[in-house]
Amino acid sequence: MEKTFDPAAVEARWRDAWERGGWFAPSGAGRPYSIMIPPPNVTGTLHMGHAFQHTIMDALTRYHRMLGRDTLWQPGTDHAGIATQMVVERNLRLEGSSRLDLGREKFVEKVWEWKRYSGGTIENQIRRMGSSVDWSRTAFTMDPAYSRAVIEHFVRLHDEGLIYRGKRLVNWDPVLQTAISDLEVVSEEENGKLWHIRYPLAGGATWRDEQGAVKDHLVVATTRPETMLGDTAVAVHPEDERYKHLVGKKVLLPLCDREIPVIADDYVDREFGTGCVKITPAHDFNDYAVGQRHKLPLINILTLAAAINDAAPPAYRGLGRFEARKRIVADLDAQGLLEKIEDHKLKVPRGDRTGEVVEPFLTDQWFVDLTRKTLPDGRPGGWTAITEPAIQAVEDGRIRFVPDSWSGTYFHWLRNIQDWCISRQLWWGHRIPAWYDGAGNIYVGRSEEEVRGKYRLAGDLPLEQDRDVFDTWFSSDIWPLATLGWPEQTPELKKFYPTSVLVTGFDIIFFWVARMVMMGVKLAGDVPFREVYVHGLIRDSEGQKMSKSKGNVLDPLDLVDGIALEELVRKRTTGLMKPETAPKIEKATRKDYPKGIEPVGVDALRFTFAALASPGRDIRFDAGRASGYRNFCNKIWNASNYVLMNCQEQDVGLDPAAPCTLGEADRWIVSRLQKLEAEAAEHFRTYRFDLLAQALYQFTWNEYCDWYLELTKPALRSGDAAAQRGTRRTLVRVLETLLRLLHPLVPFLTEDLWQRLAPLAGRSGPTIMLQPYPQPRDARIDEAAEADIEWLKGVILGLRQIRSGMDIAPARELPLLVENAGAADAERLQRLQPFIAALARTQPPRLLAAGEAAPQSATALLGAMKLLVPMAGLIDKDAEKARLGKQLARLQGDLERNQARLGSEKFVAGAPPAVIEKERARVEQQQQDLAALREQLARIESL
RNA sequence: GGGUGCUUAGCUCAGUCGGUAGAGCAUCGCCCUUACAAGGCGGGGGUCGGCGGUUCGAGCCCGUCAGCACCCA
Repeated sequence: MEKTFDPAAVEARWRDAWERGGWFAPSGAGRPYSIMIPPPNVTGTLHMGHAFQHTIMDALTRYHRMLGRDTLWQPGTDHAGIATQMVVERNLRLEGSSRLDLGREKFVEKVWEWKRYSGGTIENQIRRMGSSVDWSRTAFTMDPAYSRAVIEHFVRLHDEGLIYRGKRLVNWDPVLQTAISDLEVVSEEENGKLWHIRYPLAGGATWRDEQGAVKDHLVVATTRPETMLGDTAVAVHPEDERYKHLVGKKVLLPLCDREIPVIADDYVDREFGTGCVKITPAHDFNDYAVGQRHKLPLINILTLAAAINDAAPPAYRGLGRFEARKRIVADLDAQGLLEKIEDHKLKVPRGDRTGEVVEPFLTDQWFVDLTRKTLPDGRPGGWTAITEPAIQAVEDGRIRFVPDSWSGTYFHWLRNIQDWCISRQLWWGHRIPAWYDGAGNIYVGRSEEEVRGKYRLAGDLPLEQDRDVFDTWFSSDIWPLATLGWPEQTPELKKFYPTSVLVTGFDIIFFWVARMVMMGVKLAGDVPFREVYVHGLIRDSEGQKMSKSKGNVLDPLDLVDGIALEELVRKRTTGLMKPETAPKIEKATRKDYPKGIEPVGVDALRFTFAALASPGRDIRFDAGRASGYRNFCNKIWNASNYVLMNCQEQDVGLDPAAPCTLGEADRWIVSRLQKLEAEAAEHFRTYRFDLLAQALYQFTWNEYCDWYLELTKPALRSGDAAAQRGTRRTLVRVLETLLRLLHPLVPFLTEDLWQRLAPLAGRSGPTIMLQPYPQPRDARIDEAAEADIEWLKGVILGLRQIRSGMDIAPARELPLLVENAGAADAERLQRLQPFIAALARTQPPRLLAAGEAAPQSATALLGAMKLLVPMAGLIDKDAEKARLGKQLARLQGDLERNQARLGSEKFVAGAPPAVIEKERARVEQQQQDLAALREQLARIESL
């Protein structure tokens, strides 16, 4: 066996073998267990979030597969409409071409080309991480079968009246020139201005303000002066005494020469600005609502690219919106209509893809109704048919969020939901199955042919299909259904739907989780998953979100394989949206990773993710943690090496007829193992991967390696044949079991070692993947053995402390005297003597008789028993004094605190008897120890 | 403005039922001891964000303030 664990070699041995074995696919036997991968962008690459999420899904999948469940982890990718189209458009720009140059058909062909070129990247990365997805079922949201399901989805909802087309204000990204949903808009506070503009009263009318001054105008305050070209009213609050008398009058809209009414509406905030608000129904969501209430006309003054259109006065036509703003403010100023300009902070809505200011824009779009209780024709509306059932699914526990607190977020969003704009003015995506005739009538169906039949249209009536495509989320919302074959009632759909658990980030609870619930319940009549495990975001070591533009991204495979500093710098600084940030990123990278990144391997990285996966918490990724777990993997490797060295070609107790005795250490480790197995099951059940990792780590390193392996050394050297056989058998079987316990988190290493070890444990099979996950057996719990070893550890620890405190060389054998040993101590000293001798390097202990004077010694206490190491020639008096003094001081403090507590009447009166008793016993022990230490100190000082 | 979460060792984080605070990393000392120096053995390090309350007893429960993060408007 190689001296150290070499992850790359081990991974290479198993990656393909597993897949070739067909072991990732459902076995066809057992209760179904299924997980849907949240489909990554087909043209994307694996990032830390994916690697983390996939680690959790794979652990769950491997665990349930080992439990004998019929396990499916369904893989696939998403076509990611806007994101992908943007990438391809950027590539075209670099070639000096554009989407419009190519035309739709050629452009879409280009996108498919790009998909074919880069589409395999992420899947191969997923393979490298050891993810046991069923590749034979891999799906893509633009597959023909999937596309049919998307169309079916739309047509069914449409035919039930739950989808409508309407001219509505939507969020418009003027760069992409498409509508986007409210979820795709991010509003951040920015510095802006508040312009105060005079709107003269029509016909030269005047009024007196509160101070009695005569005025011939109103002053409106606005953050977007350019939209005044589309104003159709000025609004004041109905109870605003300042303006009440002006309601119903008219003002003359500057620059436009148009009279618009003064209206009263309690939407107006009297405190804001002047209390007069310009109303632009076609360019503001609130104004739109006011406009509807007052039946105001809508005047759209912008083009698709957010330039001023021909509805505006000629002076401004064709100007971009920001240019128009400058011009309008200047013109108002020139006319003396600009009263003042204030600095003002405001929330600016920007498209999450382009970062451009989004325009509320009046266009024809398709919507899913999620808000109406009843349709005009009496059928159930979207609220009743879609939204409410999705709320109920979580309320009544058919779906459980882990951690549960996320259900609050879910409820809040659904209860305040708006209709969902699902059409996008893109070319990459599922084209909307709606056809128009020359008169503008709309026909919806699965195909043009079906439409002609369904609506009894003449065969020669010219029809044109809608040019728009669906929002990507309107296809991924049926991911659990469509991947399993819906709308066909396939055997897979029957078996694996509802899926067992969805593993996802909180950032897409709205985008995806809620929508899958809505559509699953609506279309399949049942929830898409039973549980939703919501994990945190992976951040960098400073707690910053990882992003390409910040230059702090880590490629999980760079942690796996390692990367030189120069290569890392190059990766982080190429292809930046803002190349000018490169020097800063380079500097930070050189500071954070002066030596590049050391390879840790897949197993260690996975274990790190698991260990950091505390519920409801973001993860600051700490590379130090990962290398710590690489060491852990190496520890397992070396422990296995020890076991193999001692057991290969030896009698490991496979023959049931051969006599086989288990010593204290064997029974102890087996007992501890049962408790670990019980813990592991509990942690899987509650999704506590952090506690699972901790428990496995602690057992492996601090119990199995640090103690058990050491304890087997004397047993293998000196025991009789039956005892040696028992020890070897325990060594092998505990390790073999441990490998199975670890396998869901650490798949490669455990497979590689298991292959070598399994025969010695009497197990066989092609892979550890299909071996049973270890289950605890109460009959193997042995409290007596555990107590023995606890006592033994106490003895050894005390002796080691003396050795270390006295600076005695490890190899030097210590004489050992024992004072005040009780019967139980004496018996254990006798029985466990070989262990003490081996681990503490002591000569056989001699028990002092009662009253026998002890020589000057260094001391360790264990209960009433005193371990004495005679000082002659070994021990420095001052060092032992200092050591005892330190112990004494600490004990003294503890004792005083505890005595004070026992002395308190309140405590004695109020605390339960058991607690008081425990406290009394503790104080007693401490008093005893204190007395012993004092006596010992005095003895040494008297020298 | 409303909501959620967080604040524990130098760093990253656990802490179940309220009963003397733990891990990894880092750090200090000794050691190449026959599985492992990616290691072994031993040690040091904490006002559990502040204040108040409930309780015999609070890291944990309640209130309040502060700071940080995120979500919604």
